[in-house]
Amino acid sequence: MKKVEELIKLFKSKDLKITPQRLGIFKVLEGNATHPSAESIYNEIRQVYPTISFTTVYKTLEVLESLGEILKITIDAGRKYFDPNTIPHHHIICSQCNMIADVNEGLEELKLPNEILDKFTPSRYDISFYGTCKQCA
Amino acid sequence: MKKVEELIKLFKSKDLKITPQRLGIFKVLEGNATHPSAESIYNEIRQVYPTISFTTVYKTLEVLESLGEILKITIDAGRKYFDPNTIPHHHIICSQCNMIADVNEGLEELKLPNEILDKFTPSRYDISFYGTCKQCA
DNA sequence: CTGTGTGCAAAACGTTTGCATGCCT
DNA sequence: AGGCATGCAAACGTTTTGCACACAG
Repeated sequence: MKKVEELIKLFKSKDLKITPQRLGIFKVLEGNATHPSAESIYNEIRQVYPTISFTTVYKTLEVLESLGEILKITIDAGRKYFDPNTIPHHHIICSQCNMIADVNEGLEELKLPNEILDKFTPSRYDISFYGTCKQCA
Repeated sequence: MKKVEELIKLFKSKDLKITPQRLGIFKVLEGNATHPSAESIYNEIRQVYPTISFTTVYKTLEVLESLGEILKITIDAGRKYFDPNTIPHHHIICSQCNMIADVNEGLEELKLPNEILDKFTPSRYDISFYGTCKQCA
């Protein structure tokens, strides 16, 4: 995701309005590597903007996603997580506390077997590592 | 997942009852590589056992999962999929029709960077490839 | 006969939508 | 002033739960 300043320019250039709610969401997401859910974003913003609604959070996340500024990540069924880091990367999830950390390097390009390449044209892949984090060990 | 015959023995050995409903679910899952959702399992069984309920499907899937006979797989938030193939493997998902196919081979062991190994003890990983299948291309 | 399994209905959960009002530009 | 954004409440799709009845062992 771009920096807040750039994001404001981007929104204005697309005739999207800058509201205090949206600004709050931008700030929560900027540089956020915790992979927050809609609920945790909502809870965080409510501390500075107590009247914001879930609807606004969801709608703004939708706008940001459609602009390619954030990604939805699927770690567990039943809840969506959002990632402002749009550079391709992978994740490791603690099986105890569900903390999600980024995995950015050390991964060579994967080659799929011909059996698969006969039936699919792959475009990208996500790896989810599971394990136990230091705190939980 | 074990074969139905073995599954029956396993259930009996744990004092779990064999009912026609459970048997129907076993049969739908046996050798099933389509990664069905609870709903598609339910629809399939209803053709031979029209009075079965969603509740029973979910509860039986829960029992099978707790016995380690099936795995829940997370492909999209909002719906759970079940996989009777409990041997570690990966998946490729068609972005158009959402078909899910297994990826069993051609993948070397992945090494994580030290930056991650300092903070986590990894136990396993799942790769989700995304692409377009032949039919949709 | 006993207790686990079933199935209905309702609740729970996260997310989405319709609509009237608000406010950014 | 105009139109997009907000926020309430209700709808939604999926999964879970409480409870009375049924049936496998």
